[in-house]
Amino acid sequence: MATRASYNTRPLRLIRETLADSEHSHMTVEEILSNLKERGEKIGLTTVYRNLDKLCEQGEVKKYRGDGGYCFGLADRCEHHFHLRCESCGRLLHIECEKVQQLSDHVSVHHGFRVDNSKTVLYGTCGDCAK
Amino acid sequence: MATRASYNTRPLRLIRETLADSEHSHMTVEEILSNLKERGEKIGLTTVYRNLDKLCEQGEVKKYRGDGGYCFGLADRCEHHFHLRCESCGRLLHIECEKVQQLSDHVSVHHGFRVDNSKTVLYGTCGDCAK
DNA sequence: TTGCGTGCAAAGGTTTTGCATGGCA
DNA sequence: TGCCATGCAAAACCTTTGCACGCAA
Repeated sequence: MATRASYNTRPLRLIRETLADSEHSHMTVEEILSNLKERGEKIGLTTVYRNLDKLCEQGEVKKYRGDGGYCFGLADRCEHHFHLRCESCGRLLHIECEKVQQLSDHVSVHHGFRVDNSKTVLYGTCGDCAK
Repeated sequence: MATRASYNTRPLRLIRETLADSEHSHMTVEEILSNLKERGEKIGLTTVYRNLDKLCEQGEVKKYRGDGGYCFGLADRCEHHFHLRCESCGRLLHIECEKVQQLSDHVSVHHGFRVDNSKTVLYGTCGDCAK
């Protein structure tokens, strides 16, 4: 099984750049497109999806479920933590905390379920919105 | 702000029954419909969505994100635990464990984020699929 | 030159909306 | 009887697929 050839194209570079530059480190396809548009770059919707798929297969990018769509982010930013999604403001926050890993380990050992930290999202209400 | 009137209709009763009878306690809209069909009952797709929305607003039902769609389940079954979704077989499992509550409490106290246990789903691989 | 990548248009699947009719209280 | 609920059809969304053309190596 030979590795398939792969080209370093303009859209691929732009998508990587956009994800790397993003503040919140997770973006919807729509956000990626409008971000590029602001910079005067234009690429097709289909191309974005296909490049993101490819990056996901390679493990460079992670795909998350959001409300009515997916979010994408660079995988290396999210190896060892969970994400928190605030249901009030919709933001996706990161939490780096050894307790999280402890829970993963516990679930793995005692419940026979291997948790993928980087894909898991805790839902709730963030501090700002709780006020 | 007066409470809006609400009727106890056949579709509403059927949907509640179906969710209450379901083994896995979470169903997609499609599953609800085919389940009813097997019992010889027929209600419209739109009606299912609208009743589920209403039940969610009242807090009687919880809505979960799944791949390419939503799952619904009775809220009172899921007050105090997380869910695990196996990405291999797609099943939604329950986990009742004090460690989970401990993590929620920790995140709430130390990270200022109030976790909604019943809406949160941990992603990973279940024991059966890991073999 | 080769064959992967692109982008448009169209298809697919799920959820929502509009509107006339039906049914609960 | 007065509203709310229903269900069909159509629209709205997000994502995927088909296909001819473009471009990286």
